[in-house]
Amino acid sequence: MPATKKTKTPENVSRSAMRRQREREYRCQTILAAAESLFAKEGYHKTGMEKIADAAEVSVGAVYFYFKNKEDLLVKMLDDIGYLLRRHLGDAFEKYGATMEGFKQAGYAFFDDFCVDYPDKVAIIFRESVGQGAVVEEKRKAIFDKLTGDVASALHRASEKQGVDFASRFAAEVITVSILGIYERVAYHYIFWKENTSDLKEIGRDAVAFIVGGIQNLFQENKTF
Amino acid sequence: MPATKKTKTPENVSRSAMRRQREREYRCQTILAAAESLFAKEGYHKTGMEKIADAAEVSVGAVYFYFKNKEDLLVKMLDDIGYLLRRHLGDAFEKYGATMEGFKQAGYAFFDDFCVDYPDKVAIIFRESVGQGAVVEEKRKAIFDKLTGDVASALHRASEKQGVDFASRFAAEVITVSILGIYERVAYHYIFWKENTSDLKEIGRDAVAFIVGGIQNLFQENKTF
Amino acid sequence: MPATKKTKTPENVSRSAMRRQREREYRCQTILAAAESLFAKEGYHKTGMEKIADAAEVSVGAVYFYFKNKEDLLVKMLDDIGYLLRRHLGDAFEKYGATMEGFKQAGYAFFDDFCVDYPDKVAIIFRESVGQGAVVEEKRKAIFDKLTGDVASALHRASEKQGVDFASRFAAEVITVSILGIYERVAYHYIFWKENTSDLKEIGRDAVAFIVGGIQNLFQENKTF
Amino acid sequence: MPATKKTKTPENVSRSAMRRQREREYRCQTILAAAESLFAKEGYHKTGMEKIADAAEVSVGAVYFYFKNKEDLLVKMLDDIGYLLRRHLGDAFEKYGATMEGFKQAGYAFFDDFCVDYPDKVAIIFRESVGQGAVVEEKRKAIFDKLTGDVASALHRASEKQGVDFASRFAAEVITVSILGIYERVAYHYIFWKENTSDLKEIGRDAVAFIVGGIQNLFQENKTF
DNA sequence: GATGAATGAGCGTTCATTCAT
DNA sequence: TATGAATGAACGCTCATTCAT
Repeated sequence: MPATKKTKTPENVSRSAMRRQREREYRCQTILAAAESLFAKEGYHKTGMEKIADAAEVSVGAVYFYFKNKEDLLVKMLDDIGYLLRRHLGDAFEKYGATMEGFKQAGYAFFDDFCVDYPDKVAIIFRESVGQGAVVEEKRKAIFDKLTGDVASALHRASEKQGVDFASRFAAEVITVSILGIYERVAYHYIFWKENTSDLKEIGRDAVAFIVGGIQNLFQENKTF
Repeated sequence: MPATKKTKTPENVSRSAMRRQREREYRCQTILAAAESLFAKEGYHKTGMEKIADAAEVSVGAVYFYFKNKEDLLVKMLDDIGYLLRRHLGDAFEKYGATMEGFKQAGYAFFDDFCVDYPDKVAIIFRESVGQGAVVEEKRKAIFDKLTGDVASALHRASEKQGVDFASRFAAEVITVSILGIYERVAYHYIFWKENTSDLKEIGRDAVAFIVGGIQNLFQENKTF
Repeated sequence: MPATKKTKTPENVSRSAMRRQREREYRCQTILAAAESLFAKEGYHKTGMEKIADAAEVSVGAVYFYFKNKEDLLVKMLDDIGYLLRRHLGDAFEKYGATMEGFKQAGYAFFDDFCVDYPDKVAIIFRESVGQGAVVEEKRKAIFDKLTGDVASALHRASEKQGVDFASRFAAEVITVSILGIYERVAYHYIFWKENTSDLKEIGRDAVAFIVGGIQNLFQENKTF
Repeated sequence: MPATKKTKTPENVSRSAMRRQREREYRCQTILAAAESLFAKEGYHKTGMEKIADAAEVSVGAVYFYFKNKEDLLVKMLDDIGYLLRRHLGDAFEKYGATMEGFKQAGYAFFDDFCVDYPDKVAIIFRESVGQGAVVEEKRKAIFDKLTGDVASALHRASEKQGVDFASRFAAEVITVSILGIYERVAYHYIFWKENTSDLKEIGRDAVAFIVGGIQNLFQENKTF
């Protein structure tokens, strides 16, 4: 039984389809990586689409084949970054539970791992994506909402475990927002302004200590006890 | 004795010069105010120079007479904002000294007064001036440096007064940076994302409590005692 | 009473204002003329804005200062052409009244004067502006509506004068539309396809004779008599 | 006797070849129909090749296999339309001879049948193919030439039959061009601008009456008789 | 000082066309 | 034959900046 040229066994179909899919995603990631690096280094506005295409070694048209427009590039980038960031923090809470140790480990994961491994991503989320119009802002808000949601959830579980209440109705939310504010500005300050990445581990320890103190100060003895 | 065209008595000179000066500064402020409002509302990039000129009721050329370029407009704006912000925080410390109460009052001044009175300025410094090229970033850095300097100074005086040391060599700086990070993100979160300015006072109380807890956690008994 | 530099007499104001206005309109017309010629010669789509600017000896920005966009250029052009065409036809009716002679003279005015003097305008209205999107089509429709309105008005007056009725409820409108259809295709045929402008006068005579016969065939004895 | 892969009996060849041919033409027509509909609805320039491929349920490449380029699509479309239109008019003359009745019936065939059955084709030939470059214009000219040729031929035969001459050397041609001009603009006016297809039959009667009057006015008693 | 028309480099985006598979 | 991802030239348009008046 000779195999003709036209015969398409399921294996062939899935093979080529899979290869297509793989190449497709690879291209996407290549373009996204090129754009991320350029946005971080040169700035979102000063980076032209042609430069991105060149850096990714594709044509301008290819970039537009995979991404609706320049803004979409940034949004998709934020998607990835948001996911990565969430996983970093989430992993810490999973390993150490919703305890004060979990909060510490989450902070270490951010400063020791995320900031050190992905300074470009830090630049994108804390610098280049700021003030870039409604769509990007929406995505930024969504990412921060998810992050604050995660932290708030851990916070509530921690408070239950410790048998404490929050000092006020906004306390839990303010804590989560404050934590993210500290992450953001401390990272920004030392990575972009002081360019002192080598001490980031030590600095992270202090920031985390600050956070822990902050949290505890908004916990209060459970009155119902 | 008829006054010739060329005759300029000292009185005349100073009079007209002063008037000139006054008008000059008034124009500057008018343009700056128009630009601030537009940048905050429409975004830095989406606001054209013509729109600014229109809003300030001057010509485009006039804007360029008073400001080198669009970037300069933003830089001068940041100058004013930085000065105002410093005064708000500085006043609190002056009134209440470099004590924990001073830190609290500084926070209240920020949330209760600055954020409520100048939401546009908050938008400029925390949103529109972010990621806008080297010159603006330099100015932003300078402002944050001055603010961290002020807070750090108060922090050191407070630590001396209380007879405590900082937990580590970076502790003082990390505290100041963290405080500003909290200010920034909490303000941003509630003003721009939740659009909840009415509860900002209550929220500010929680944020300040978080800060106080954070500071105290990085103070430690003075070993030299 | 020496006139100071700043003194602005009404004459001064009106002088400079008038000069501005004149220059403004002159520029407008220059650009419009350049665009008309290029659109007619090279085609609307094959003519880039830069080429238009070059031909008008202004910058691209200047074109956009006077016209919203490329489409607007075409629309304004049609405005002028529509006005000119109406005046040509209208003048004939004014001179010769709403008689059959008026219809003849209107036809002669179109073929002998308009087509010969403004072949580019013929190209614009009958070729380049066709099938160019909703806005342009709207303008085309408006022009044709006005022209048909003029002709229909003359037609009704002529029918009253002659004491005749129209053969049917659509007759008057169909006549006007048919007349314009003849103008259009005859002009197009001989100017662009046969490139025979020299015989246009003679051709126009025949077209007008055709029109006269057509009109009379849709007039019928007034039954109310 | 097993059939080898290579063996091609004449029957096989013709069978498969015919099937191929049929499928080929079917595909062509499908693509052409999709393009026609889209060009008519969205406009020639606003319709991308991908949209046409999608609508025809083939790939972009397939469109380019059957048609040289986008322009070719329009040209082939005009071929079909021209043929169809010629047949409509030609049938009327065949049935009723080169008499005045033939001219009437040709007009009715156009307004009652062609315009009502193929409004998209009317849009293509009178709107979308106008001003689209040299090649398309050439084809348009060819179609109109054939149509005017047909009508002129009938006209000459009719004049001979009636024993009349034409009023001038251009008269016959001007009549044919005028007739087509009336067809075009009346159809355009009522289909696209008034969107009044329901009264088209009645309108067609008037237009035809106009044409008849026009023709007769350019006929004159044969002097040689 | 003040004006605002003019500049033109540069941008993001489109889309007809090609070609490796 | 058929596919559809990839190409890249070309386009319309913006807007910060300048300068003659």
